[in-house]
Amino acid sequence: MTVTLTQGAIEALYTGSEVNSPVLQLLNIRQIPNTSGPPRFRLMMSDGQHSLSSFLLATQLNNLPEENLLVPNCVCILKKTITNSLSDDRRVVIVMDMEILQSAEETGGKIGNPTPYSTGGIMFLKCACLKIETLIKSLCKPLVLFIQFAAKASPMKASPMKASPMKASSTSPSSSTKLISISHLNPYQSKWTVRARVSHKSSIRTWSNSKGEGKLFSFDIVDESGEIKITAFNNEVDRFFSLVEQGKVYYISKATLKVANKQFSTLKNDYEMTLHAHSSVVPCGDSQGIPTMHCDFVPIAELENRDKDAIIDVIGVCKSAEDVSRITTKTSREVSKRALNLIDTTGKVVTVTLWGEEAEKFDGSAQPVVAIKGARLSDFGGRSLSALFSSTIMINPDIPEAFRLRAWYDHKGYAVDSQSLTEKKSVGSGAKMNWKTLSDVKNEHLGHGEKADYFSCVATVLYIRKENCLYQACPSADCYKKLIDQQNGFYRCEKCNREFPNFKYRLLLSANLADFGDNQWVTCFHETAEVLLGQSAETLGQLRDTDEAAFDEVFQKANYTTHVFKNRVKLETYNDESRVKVTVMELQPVDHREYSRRLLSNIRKLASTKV
DNA sequence: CCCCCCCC
Repeated sequence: MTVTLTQGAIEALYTGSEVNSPVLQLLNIRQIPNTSGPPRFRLMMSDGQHSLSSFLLATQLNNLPEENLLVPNCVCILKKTITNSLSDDRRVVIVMDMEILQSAEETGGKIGNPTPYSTGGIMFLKCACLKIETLIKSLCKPLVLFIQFAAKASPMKASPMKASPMKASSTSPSSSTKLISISHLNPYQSKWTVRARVSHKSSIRTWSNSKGEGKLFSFDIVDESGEIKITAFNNEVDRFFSLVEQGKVYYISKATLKVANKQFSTLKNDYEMTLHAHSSVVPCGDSQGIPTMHCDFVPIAELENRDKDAIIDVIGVCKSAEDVSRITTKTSREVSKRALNLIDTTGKVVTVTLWGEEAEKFDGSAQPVVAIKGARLSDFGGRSLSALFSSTIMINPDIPEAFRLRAWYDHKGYAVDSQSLTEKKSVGSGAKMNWKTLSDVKNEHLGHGEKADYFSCVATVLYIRKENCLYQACPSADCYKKLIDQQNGFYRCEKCNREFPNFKYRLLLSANLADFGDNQWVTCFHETAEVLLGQSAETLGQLRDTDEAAFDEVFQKANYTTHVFKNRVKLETYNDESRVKVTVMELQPVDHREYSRRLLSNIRKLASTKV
């Protein structure tokens, strides 16, 4: 077989232009060191003209390198890719689906004389590398990765050593029983085998009641015809719990069918299965033709229009998460809970509560993409979501929606003026709304007490000081100390007592805000400053050094914008001189109806005092 | 043979 590489495909993939199933040669492959989750492979591909090493293999294709099918010099067809832009315009091409057209042996060496594809200015290289690492880290962190794409990469075709898919599917474990589909199962036939994918698996639960005690776990399976719930008790828990993995395909036979109790299941099947001593569950290596989990993600903004108690699928970036906590239910049971705030490209945020083990093991520190299949919509705090026992929670799943969200969030989503559908009702904290006008702040002597005061106001930005708004901060996590430039290419952090070759930019803004009665200087730290300016500190740092006009424009654009500012105010004394210092804790868009209502009430108040 | 879906 002779293959022709698709010339120009490297550039097209990198720039995100249309290119249909390009044929490329693999020049190099290496595993990226990562601490958790499945291995992650980085590829260097060539189109004969250019080579590029910014390819990442989606983890559902890991069997290709792991079975030594994807080795240097083999020729592949990329059937599905996603080009992700990093915030500095560097890109990563994620290979979602590929097939090997010609083995390395058949190809016999490097095709052509490709030169490394030049991906732009050297200036951004350092931070680009950092960004790629962050992206890889986030991609490498899937805690649960059971969504399997119909990865139709058939390594079998490229390698005569492997069994063909046809052979694999006909080799069922008990040849005496017929392979049938889930929709044809009924309690009156016992000689059958189904081949299906586990779409959901519960943890082990114990019970104790008047009838006895025991343990059980259940899982749901799907095939092209339907779905069914399977429960295993006691001995069967020991036999099958660790064998059954979410997302994998199994042959299942000799289980008992009984009428499903619809009260406890939302699955579309009149029956359910129970495993017993003679039941068989055997992994099936070939998942061809078995559907994968299907999610109908509802945009977060759209949740406002859905009914209470609706079961929905949601995906968003976990912008923030509470610490895990223990609560006692009405029936005096103790349970762990953790609330996450998810944001999507609609710019809306919704709070979703995880329970039990899911709450305990969740780590939101890297702001992962979280997808939940089958969450329940509640009207608490307006609109919020709760995970159920039947919900499937996926962290950084390898699906296009997740890649799109990751790119959007890292690019600009982190800085959007987001609005939550779930109203916070925390008492006594800074989140409580204590509405004031700017003249109230002076008249009521806010901040003069022992403790700081907190207030919210609607105000318009009149001016932002550009001078000294950025500083070079310590690059270590959670240390934001200003670094001392040693003028030798190294920066010193007094707090960490270390020198670094790099730094991260942090923002510290002074802004003058005005409302209809007064004006006030306020300080915005990094996070609120990024929201106010609509740019990351990193981008601003680059602009300041490379494009003064663009840098100025960022500030111009922020002028005369109006927001809800949640502030902390405290009297501070330097050199015997006291003045109130106002710090912006949070920025939110203005709810105009609420604003008109309060404006009117303020006008009435002003009118009555004047009389 | 379980069947808990919780809290503010």
